[in-house]
Amino acid sequence: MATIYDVARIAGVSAKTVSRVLNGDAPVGRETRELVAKAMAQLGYVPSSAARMMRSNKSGIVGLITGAISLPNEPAMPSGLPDLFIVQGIQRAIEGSGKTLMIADTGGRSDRIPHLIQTFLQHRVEGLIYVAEYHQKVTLPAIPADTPIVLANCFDDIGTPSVVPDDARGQHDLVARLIAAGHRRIAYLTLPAFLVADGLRRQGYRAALSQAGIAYDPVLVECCDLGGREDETQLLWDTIDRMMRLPDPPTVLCCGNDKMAVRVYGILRSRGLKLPTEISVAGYDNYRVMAETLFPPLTTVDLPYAAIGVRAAQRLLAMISGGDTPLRDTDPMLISGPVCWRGSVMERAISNVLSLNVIREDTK
Amino acid sequence: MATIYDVARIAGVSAKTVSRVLNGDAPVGRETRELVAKAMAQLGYVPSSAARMMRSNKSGIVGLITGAISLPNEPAMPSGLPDLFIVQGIQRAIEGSGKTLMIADTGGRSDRIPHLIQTFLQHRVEGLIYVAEYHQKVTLPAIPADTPIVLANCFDDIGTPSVVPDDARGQHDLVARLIAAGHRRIAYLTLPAFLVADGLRRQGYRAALSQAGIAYDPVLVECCDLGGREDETQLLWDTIDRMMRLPDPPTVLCCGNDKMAVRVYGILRSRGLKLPTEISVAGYDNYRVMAETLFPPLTTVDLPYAAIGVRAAQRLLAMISGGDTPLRDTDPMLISGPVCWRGSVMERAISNVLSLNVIREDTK
DNA sequence: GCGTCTTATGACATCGGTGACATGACATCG
DNA sequence: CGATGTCATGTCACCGATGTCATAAGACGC
Repeated sequence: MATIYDVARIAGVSAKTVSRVLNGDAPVGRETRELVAKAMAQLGYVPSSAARMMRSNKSGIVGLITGAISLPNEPAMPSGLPDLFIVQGIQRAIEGSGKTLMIADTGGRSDRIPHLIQTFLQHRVEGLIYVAEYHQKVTLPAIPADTPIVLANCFDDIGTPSVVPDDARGQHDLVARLIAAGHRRIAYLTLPAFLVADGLRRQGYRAALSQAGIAYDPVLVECCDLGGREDETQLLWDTIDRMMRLPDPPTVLCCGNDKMAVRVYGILRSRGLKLPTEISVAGYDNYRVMAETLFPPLTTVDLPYAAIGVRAAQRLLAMISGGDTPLRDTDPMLISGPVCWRGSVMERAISNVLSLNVIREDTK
Repeated sequence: MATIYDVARIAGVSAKTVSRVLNGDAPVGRETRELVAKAMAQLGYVPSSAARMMRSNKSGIVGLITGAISLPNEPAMPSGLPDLFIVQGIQRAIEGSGKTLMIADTGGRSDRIPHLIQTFLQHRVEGLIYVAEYHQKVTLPAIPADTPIVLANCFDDIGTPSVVPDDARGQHDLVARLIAAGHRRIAYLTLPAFLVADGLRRQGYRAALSQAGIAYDPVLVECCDLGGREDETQLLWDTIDRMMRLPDPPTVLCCGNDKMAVRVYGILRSRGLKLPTEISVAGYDNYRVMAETLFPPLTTVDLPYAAIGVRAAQRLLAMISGGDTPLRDTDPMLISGPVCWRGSVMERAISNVLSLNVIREDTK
């Protein structure tokens, strides 16, 4: 591979002059510049970032660690592969900053994380982002204090800056919107209880009910997610069966995620129930391939993954450039998304829905 | 950030000795080694890959260019986001080789590709892989001849080594299996005609029919994919309506992909048809979140994306190490996957299905 | 006891750029 | 006209590792 010295020789100038042409940091005569440019083109010269980095000590690289890429074929934990959208958001935000995003995948094994961090440090990344597969608490190995790091879709207990979804608000807004549509018996088929999101969503569910003066009825809340195990459909079937036989059955089923909603569609139809006239269904995630493909399209809550990524990246960039931003911060940054109202929920009452302003656009 | 010189000073040895401890390429006294190790730990020393690369001229980096990460939120071209699985496969294969995979995303804009390649060359990657979003022909900018490159899920017309799915064989095997199950009137709701995959799949469809002595009936083949546009469901509805009114209606609907199959499920059920007893449905892709979640689970063809990735990476690694492998090759490497037989297709005939050996395991 | 070999270590140049500084040729100004 | 400034370019050291060669201390063989 050609070097500046090769270029300099061909162009008949000094290496430093070639460097100046490359960086434009000092005036170079028009004629000389053209000579150099021609020599570079002729040799197919590409500068070595390694050599450049040695002097400047600036790599221009931001490291991203994720399981997003390898997760999908795993036994499928909670949601699906939505953390990928976070990576997209980060990608977009970093792209505009002139830095290069280097993505490393854990391959599903979190024990590889220290090794990945080590590799990034060897490349002298200017900052790190860790993206978790679902909203959770994590514990990462220690990072040198001069390398900023941001957690996306997760948090730790030592105050590392983080950006997470506002699960409580999302579920709250959905239930509030269902109430506005005239629903009073709102069933909630929850996620597994060990998930951080589940606790927060239940809070939101109850808050929305109590704000509307509706009593919380535990018989309408049940965990139906076994993490994709075989008998999950059976459990769903039994639960729905039980609820529909109640003297005062639910008029809408809120599902812990859109995937569960797909199953519920199949079950309800096998029971001969018409959607949405006889029973309404809502999801969570706005997993669009599903939500928009289903018939009728699914009402759900947008989980603003892309926005989480963008915010996390912006936060990191701020930490990199302005050393003034504190590296440790108090609370995680909460990001919420709008309720996506589609055909799977029946409007049972004519009410001034718009005045509720539930469908926010603030996550743009 | 500490350097070997800092470590050397603390340990009271020369820099070269520290280097020897790091690389283990020459004998170092036990006592000295421990002193050095302690100094490194104390300083939190991390070697600089830039400096190392300067001498050795070996980066240990493999570059991957893809739109996989940014595509999903685009207007959703053909399939879904399956190219991600290719990236997974590559990840797995590279991981074991001791090299580091650096992933760059096009952000959905192919005009950024030259810039990404340039960045990779600056980092002196040892090889490049380009992953396309769907089976297609591509034209990449020229790469220096000494940097090997492999195309995954795509090909070009200058003989760059490539690995692509065997669409003809996949569709053939599915149809052959349907025939073995007793189906004779097999409808095919195709992908858009401009896709490479569509042409190949039609070949496979017709080949399987003719091998079974079944006449090709054009009335059973229709394109129903508008690339996710609004009226797609309507088009599907009309097409299915027309086919079901035929004097000799189809007993099974083959869909161009699993996503279309989800729509078809909804439509058939809205028409009051029971799956799979009154009508069978098959997909393509084995997009498992859908295929396994649907009720009943969807029979489909596994599109072996992960295998494509693994093969592409293996091929690249061979090119990197053994310079003997030719950089230009004759034909793309074809990868095929098994038919995934699930509950959405009814067995209409008792036949010795297993003897057909349609369900291959050759993609591991 | 002396030459030879192995072990353990250091001095120094080198990789490909860039920062600091120097130099020569003009242009401008008082 | 000499002092000063700007432009265009070159010289040289340096960033942090590692390859080459040198050197000193023991171990071994005869």
